[in-house]
Amino acid sequence: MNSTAKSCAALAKQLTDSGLRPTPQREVVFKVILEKRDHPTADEIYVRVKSQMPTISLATVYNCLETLVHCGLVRQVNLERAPTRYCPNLHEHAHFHDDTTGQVHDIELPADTIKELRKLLPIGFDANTVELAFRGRAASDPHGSN
Amino acid sequence: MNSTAKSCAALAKQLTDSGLRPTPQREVVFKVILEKRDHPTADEIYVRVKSQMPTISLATVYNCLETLVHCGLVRQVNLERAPTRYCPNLHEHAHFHDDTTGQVHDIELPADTIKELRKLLPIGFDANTVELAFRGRAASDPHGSN
DNA sequence: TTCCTGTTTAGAATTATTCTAAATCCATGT
DNA sequence: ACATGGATTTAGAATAATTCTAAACAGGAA
Ligand SMILES: [Mn+2]
Ligand SMILES: [Mn+2]
Ligand SMILES: [Zn+2]
Ligand SMILES: [Zn+2]
Repeated sequence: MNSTAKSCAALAKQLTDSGLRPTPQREVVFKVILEKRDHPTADEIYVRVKSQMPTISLATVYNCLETLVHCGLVRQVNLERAPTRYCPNLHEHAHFHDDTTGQVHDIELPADTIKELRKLLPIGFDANTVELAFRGRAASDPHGSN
Repeated sequence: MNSTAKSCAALAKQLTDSGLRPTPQREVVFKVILEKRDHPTADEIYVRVKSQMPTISLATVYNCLETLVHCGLVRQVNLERAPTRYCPNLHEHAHFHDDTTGQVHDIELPADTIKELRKLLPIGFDANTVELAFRGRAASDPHGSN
């Protein structure tokens, strides 16, 4: 009944609802993303997945990631021109990219932050996505937020 | 005494102050970025620059852009995984990426917006960059903001 | 002029990602 | 059970933005 178990169960339903199959590859990729929420890259996910499913290919990891993103189960995080990272946190949140360590931290936002930011748009602009990213240095262990 | 003339004059000073030379290539790349503030990519800049300086190379355009960014004369704008764009607007501002047209619009922000966003960071986080980007659709001519 | 260093240039290299086409899987209909 | 067809996986090739390399070039100082 931890977040991983619950969300893994949700995976099959979500995929089936989208007319897609809950394949072992999709399940293991999703599980790996839930297990260590450190915003891994496709390559990092590939390495982690291979330890459980040594025959999986990198192309399949990319395919699975695209599927999970399209189903809304995983968020895609692009910072600068670095390799794309993947995030299972579906709450509205920002990202903090630590220059020094390269780590990416989730920054939880007050409930109305994104709504307020949308209001800054001039009339005629309609945003379906708002992305907020910080870059700088984080204290060595900023009270456990990865 | 328009913004282009003023900033072009500033270029030589800014470069010299950084111990760099105000070369013709750097000047024409900067001029092109000021002339049409539509957040062009390196390739688009290359094409525009070649019409004035046909012998310039793409590598030089990249080199000049890196120099201009490092001197703080131009902002680098990364949206999704699209090619990097370049922006001469040095005010604090956000970007709106129009899915339909591919255009990028500047969104001017109230004076304290970025400061307020910084306050959302937990203690221990110190951001030297805050990036805010919207994606969606803009009205065909949102009162002239490119 | 000669020297020194920064700059430009063409082309090769890198690398994240996407594409291609062939195998494999699997739900469904017979 | 078996056959069929579409979805999925896979290896490897291809793509494309950017960076790197190494050789020419430029221009100020000695
Ligand atoms: Mn997509
Ligand atoms: Mn840089
Ligand atoms: Zn996240
Ligand atoms: Zn801008």
